[in-house]
Amino acid sequence: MGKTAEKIVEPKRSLRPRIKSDDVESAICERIRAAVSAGDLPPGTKLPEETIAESFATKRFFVRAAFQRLAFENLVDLQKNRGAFVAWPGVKEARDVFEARRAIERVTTEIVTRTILTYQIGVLWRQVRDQELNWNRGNRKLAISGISGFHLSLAALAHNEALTAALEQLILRTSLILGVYGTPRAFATMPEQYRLLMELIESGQSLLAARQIERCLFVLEAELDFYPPPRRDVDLKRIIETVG
Amino acid sequence: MGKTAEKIVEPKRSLRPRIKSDDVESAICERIRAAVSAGDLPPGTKLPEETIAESFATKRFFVRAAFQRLAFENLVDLQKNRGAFVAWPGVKEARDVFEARRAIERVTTEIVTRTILTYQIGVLWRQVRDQELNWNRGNRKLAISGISGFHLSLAALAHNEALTAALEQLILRTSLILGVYGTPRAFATMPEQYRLLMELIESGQSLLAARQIERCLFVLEAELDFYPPPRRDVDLKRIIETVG
DNA sequence: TCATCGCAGATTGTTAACAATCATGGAAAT
DNA sequence: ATTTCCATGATTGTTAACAATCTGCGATGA
Repeated sequence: MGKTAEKIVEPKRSLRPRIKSDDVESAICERIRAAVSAGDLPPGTKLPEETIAESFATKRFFVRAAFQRLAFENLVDLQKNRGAFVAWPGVKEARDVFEARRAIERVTTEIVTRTILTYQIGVLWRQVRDQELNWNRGNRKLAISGISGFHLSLAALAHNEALTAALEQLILRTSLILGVYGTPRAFATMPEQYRLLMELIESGQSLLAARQIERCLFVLEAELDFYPPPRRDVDLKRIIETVG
Repeated sequence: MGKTAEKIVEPKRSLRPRIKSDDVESAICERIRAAVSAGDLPPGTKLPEETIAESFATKRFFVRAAFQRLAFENLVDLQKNRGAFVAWPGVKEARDVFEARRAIERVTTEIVTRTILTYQIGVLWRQVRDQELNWNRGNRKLAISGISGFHLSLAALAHNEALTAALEQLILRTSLILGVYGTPRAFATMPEQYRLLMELIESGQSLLAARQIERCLFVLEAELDFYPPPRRDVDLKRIIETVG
């Protein structure tokens, strides 16, 4: 039984990351995630392997690996023999994502409200106010991706990697959903909602804060328009190669 | 701008799966997931590409793709130039996973309790009783993976793909956690807990049912032993090639 | 005896060539 | 004018060979 018995190795976990990082593959993923988050990559956009490979001065091999990761995250639609496309979430998927976000953020917000430190409250407040400014100045894409950043920062304070990782994916999918079904008016009453949320967190009312972040998500979902107009083409190369 | 402008394609979503399926890659993933769920693949086991490739009569190419998926699900630890290993969850990760499961299953259970149909209650009851039988007959591995199946069946009735997918991964990670830190006594009082859960679901008490499934998870987590003895070697080929 | 070094052998990482499939555009027919 | 069909180019899927790295073992020396 020489070849078939596999040894247990000692867990050198602390030294190496679970997935190899600091490589081109991750860079591609990050770039595409950023573009999705910013609303620059509309759902349905085709992502040709060769184009992306040239943009990163690398080979198709690594682009394919990146696409697979993004497909796991439901950001990219891999179609056999046809290639990779930015995912186009359906109505049911949109509702599922919002419901899942409420389930997770409710919990993280409750935890965070009970454990947050004073200086961290300041950081969150600044994020909220910055996005309000961005919005009022007409910089709407920036404001939207900024709010995603706020949700992520908030959740990260719960110090639970499983919840944070799941939420990160859901937030990116939300960006796609907003790209398809979002309306300008969806954000009209949001600043008020977020300020209220921050006040509840600041005063330590964890249950009310949990309810309030649910409310934020409810309000956003309620303003979606499920009969959106068709969308225009996109200059993929410019988007991918533009340094943020 | 002939080459750089990418077209938006119409969403043929309903026809094709988001990731190509019915292929060797998925088969490999399923097989390894099943082995992990059954507790047959202890954390730390090395998974050589060539060995798996031979078992499935395929090439390394597809095995690597499968490993990437499993790494994404935190079931496999990909180490550069060293290969793939069954993931070895740490203590913090274990606690995070349980907390995340409570957050998700609390919600799904509440939804299910309000929407479940009569015949579906029967199916769940049978699952609970079957695992109780398995346990009492000494078929413990089967009982444990059966309970995982129960949690999954229950959550699936909430009809939320985002939550179900996230939970599926968390449940598999729980199998790994039990493999490392699990103790025999962890399941002593479980049958009683699950019967109580089913009674609450049956009587439509959604809030209490939600609390009860949290309790199930609390009880399980509380009985973990974070100073486990070292574990023995494993015959990988036998496990992978054995038809369940 | 023990530790260190270095050399195969084994395993994984990467590449480029080839095969398979699809998309585009034009010719022919109705 | 419209539709159908086919050829051709473009894109993706797969393979096998090669390069890089690690692991284990034995030789060497203290």
